[in-house]
Amino acid sequence: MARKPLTKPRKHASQERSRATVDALIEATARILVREGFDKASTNRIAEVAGVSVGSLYQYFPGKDALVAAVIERHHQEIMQVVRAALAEIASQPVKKGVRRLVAAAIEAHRIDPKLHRVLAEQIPRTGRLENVEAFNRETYALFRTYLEGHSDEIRMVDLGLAAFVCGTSIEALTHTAVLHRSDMLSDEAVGKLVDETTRLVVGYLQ
Amino acid sequence: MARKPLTKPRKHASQERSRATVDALIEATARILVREGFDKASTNRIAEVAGVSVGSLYQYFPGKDALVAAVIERHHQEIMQVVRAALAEIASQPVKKGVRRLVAAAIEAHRIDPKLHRVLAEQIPRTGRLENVEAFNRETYALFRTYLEGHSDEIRMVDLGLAAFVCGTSIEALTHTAVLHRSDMLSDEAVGKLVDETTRLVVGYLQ
DNA sequence: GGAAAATAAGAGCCATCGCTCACATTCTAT
DNA sequence: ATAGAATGTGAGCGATGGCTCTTATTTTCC
Repeated sequence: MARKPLTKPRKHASQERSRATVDALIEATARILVREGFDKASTNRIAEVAGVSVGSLYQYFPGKDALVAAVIERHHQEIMQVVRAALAEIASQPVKKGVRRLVAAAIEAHRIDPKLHRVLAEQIPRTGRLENVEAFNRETYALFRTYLEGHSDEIRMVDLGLAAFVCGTSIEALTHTAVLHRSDMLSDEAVGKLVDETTRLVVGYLQ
Repeated sequence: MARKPLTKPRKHASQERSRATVDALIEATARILVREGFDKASTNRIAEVAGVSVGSLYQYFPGKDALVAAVIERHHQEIMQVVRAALAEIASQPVKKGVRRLVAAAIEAHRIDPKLHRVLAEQIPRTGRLENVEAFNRETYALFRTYLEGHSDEIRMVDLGLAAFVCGTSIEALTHTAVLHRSDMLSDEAVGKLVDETTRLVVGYLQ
């Protein structure tokens, strides 16, 4: 069988020009998702907004899904940076203070790009190659569990995996819902209240 | 202007035959969503699976969205029946017992048709006419808040709206995630543990 | 300077999808 | 029995979308 050098290289960029093209495509995808919604994000439109041709698009991405996946990946990296930083910071802090800081970080993370976060959560079908959204949550759980292990003397529970699941899921759900669906909870005062309540919920549960 | 009797009547069914058609269409939509996923649910395919022609489909539904909306509606009615029953039952029970019963009901509700629930949660773009998924949650919150108001003497908090938000969001997130993404938590034993923990989380927070 | 590799362009193929419409069949009521 | 309403049929139109392929331009390297 002969090779297919023409269609195959749909992969890496090496020159600077092409890296710019790749960036423009990802950025355009994100913009369209936010401004026009998922079903307007056709490959033709993405290329158009990126100021690039469809042909170029398919040089670097095997299809539409890959573009969306790249946007998700980028967004999750940003979020995880905030979360990891917070977890590192609280490693040696007592539970009450640590959880409080973590809740604040969760809100901060959701505020990085709420509109994009919302589209990703509500409009992207989690199917096929896009179902690894959970994998990202697993990392958070694992990290938080490690934190709990280092503070097991402050905690009444035995099953720290379960504890991490309960706390992690609650914190994520509360901050996610508040930031994305309750604009009435976004004043500084209301956010403070939310942090208070969530912290109380979690700390009360752990101790 | 002349009337357009041909295209207009796309609405109600009166004979029994047509009611069967409508049911078959909704049922077919649900089946396809579960077995093949959202993007396979084209109007042609739905009609085919329902054993009906596309033309008939458009006699009763203005479009694909309406079909999906009907499936969502039916599913939510089933869920709300369980939730409302539980809330009615606990109305005069103390918080600890009541919350426990409510958590069990939430799990029960998610178990009615987990596969469909998952598809609805993960694959249906919440856009346009389909964004009223939240309205359904609001009812639960309102009902739960009413319960809390009747037991305010057992509760430390002042802002019962906020309390209902925190508790409702947590219960929903925990039961949803456990049933749909943690098959390891579905043994009788694990479910019991989950109910215990969720109840403790919420009751500890309220009191 | 020039060949070859890398990158970009974009017209257009092909498949699919939502939906219509002209027509066929069945039901209801007189 | 039969008119007319209700219901059912399905080929196919128009639009759109994903993606390919040929051709053009730019960059690299000698």
